[in-house]
Amino acid sequence: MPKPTFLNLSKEKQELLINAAKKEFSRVPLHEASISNIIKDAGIPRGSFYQYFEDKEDIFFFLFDEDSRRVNELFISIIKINNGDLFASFVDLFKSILISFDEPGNRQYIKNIFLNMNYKIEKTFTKNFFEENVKSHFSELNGLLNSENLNITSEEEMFHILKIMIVVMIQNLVHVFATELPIHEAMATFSLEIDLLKKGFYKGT
Amino acid sequence: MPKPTFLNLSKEKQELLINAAKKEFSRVPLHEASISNIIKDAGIPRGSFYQYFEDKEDIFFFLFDEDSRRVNELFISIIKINNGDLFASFVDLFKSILISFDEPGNRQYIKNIFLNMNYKIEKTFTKNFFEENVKSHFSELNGLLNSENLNITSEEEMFHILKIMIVVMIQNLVHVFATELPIHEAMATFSLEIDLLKKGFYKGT
DNA sequence: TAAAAAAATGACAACTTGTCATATAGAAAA
DNA sequence: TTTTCTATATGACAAGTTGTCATTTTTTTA
Repeated sequence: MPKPTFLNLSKEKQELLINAAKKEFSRVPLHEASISNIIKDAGIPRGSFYQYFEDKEDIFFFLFDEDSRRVNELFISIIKINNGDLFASFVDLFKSILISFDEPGNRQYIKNIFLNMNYKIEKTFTKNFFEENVKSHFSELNGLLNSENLNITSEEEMFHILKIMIVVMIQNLVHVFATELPIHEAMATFSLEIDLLKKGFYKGT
Repeated sequence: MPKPTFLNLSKEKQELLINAAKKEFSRVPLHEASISNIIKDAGIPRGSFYQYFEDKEDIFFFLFDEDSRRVNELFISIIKINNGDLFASFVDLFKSILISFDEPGNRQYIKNIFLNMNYKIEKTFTKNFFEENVKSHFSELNGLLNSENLNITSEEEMFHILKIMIVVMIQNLVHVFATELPIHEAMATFSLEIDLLKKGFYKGT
C-alpha cells in the first residue's frame, strides 16, 4: 500500500511515477526491477520514492492490484452476458486476456508478471475473485453463476470448482506467454481442458 | 547446469558447496539469495564460484532438478503400488510430500521453493513427469497408469488430465506451505478436489 | 624437466538498496 | 503578518551486492 504522502500528490505526479514503474516492470520482472531506474525515469529524487512507497514490491502490487481488479470486473460482466454459464465465461475471459496481451504497451508487462506468478501474485489475482476481505463478493459471484447444471452439493464445492478453474486458466495463460502460442491454438487447448473438467476424468463402469 | 570444472571436483568439495547453497536457499527464496553468503559459508573464494556455476540460478536448479527427479521416482513407485490408479496415486504422492515437509532440514527449503513457484520452477518440476526431452518417459508413465476407467479418447487427453492433476496438487501444496495447514486438513481439501475432478463439474441434464 | 593447459584467487568497478540529517514549503497559531 | 510547528523534499552515504579479469598456483602433457 502506498503511503499517504503518495495519495496526496497531484494526479500528474502520481502518474509520472506509475508510468515509470510500469516501464521498469515491463523491462524486467519484479525481482530484477531497480528502484534506481524508476526514479531516474520519473525524475524524482531517491528519498522521495521512499516517502511514497515501502519498496519496489509496494509499488508493484499497487499497480497489479488495480490490474486484477479490472480483470475481475471484466469477469463479472462476462458472466452476465453468458447468463451465468461458468464454462463459457471462463473461455471468454481467457480470450479477453489473450487479446489484451496483444495490445502494444501490455505485452512485456503481462509476460513478466505471468512468468513470475508466485504465491503472492497469484493470491492477489485470485483474491479479487473470492477471498477473505471480499467474502461478500464471493456471494455476489455465487449469485450470478448458474449452478443448476453444476455437479455440486454445497457452496464449498462451488468454491473449489472456481479455484480449480482459475488455476487451470492461469496455467494456460502462463504457457501461452512463455511459448508465444498463437491465440487459436491456445483457445483450442484451453477449451479441451475445460471440457475435461466438465465431463470428469473418471468413467464409472 | 554446473560447469565441467565443478563436476571434476572431489565429492567432498562438491557437497561443501551444495550444503552451503541449500542453507542459503533455506534462509531466503532464490531471488533474495546471496552468492556472497554461499561462498562465505563454504569457505571458497568468489572467483571459484563462478568457475563452477554461471550464477545463483544455476546452482539452485542443479539442486532442484535433483529434488524433482526424486519426487518423480517416488511417484512412479506409488503408481505401481496402486496398480495404476491415477487418483489414489496423486493422493498418496501429496501425502508423501507433506510428510517430507515435516522433516527437520527440509521445511524452510521446501517452503521457499513452493511460495516462489514461478514458471521456470514449475516447469522443472513438471518436466520430470512428461516433457520434451523425456518424451519416452511419458510413455512409461502412460503404460503404468490404468486408463480403463478414465474418461478419455486419446493419449492427448491423458496428457491434459495429468497436467491438471499436477497443477491442482501444486496449488494445494503451496496453500499448505503458506498457511501451515495441518496434514489432515490438507488431505481432506485435496481429496475433495480430486473427487470433483473425477466426477466432473457439469451435471448433464 | 620444460611447456602448455586448467584451475584458483581476490581486488575491483559498477552497480544496488534504505536511511538520515538537512533544507524547504505549507499550515496553524499568535 | 510574523512566528511556530508540521509535512515534505532532497541527495550524500554506508553497507551491501554482483560478475570480471589479471595473476598466481597447480596439474597435465610432451
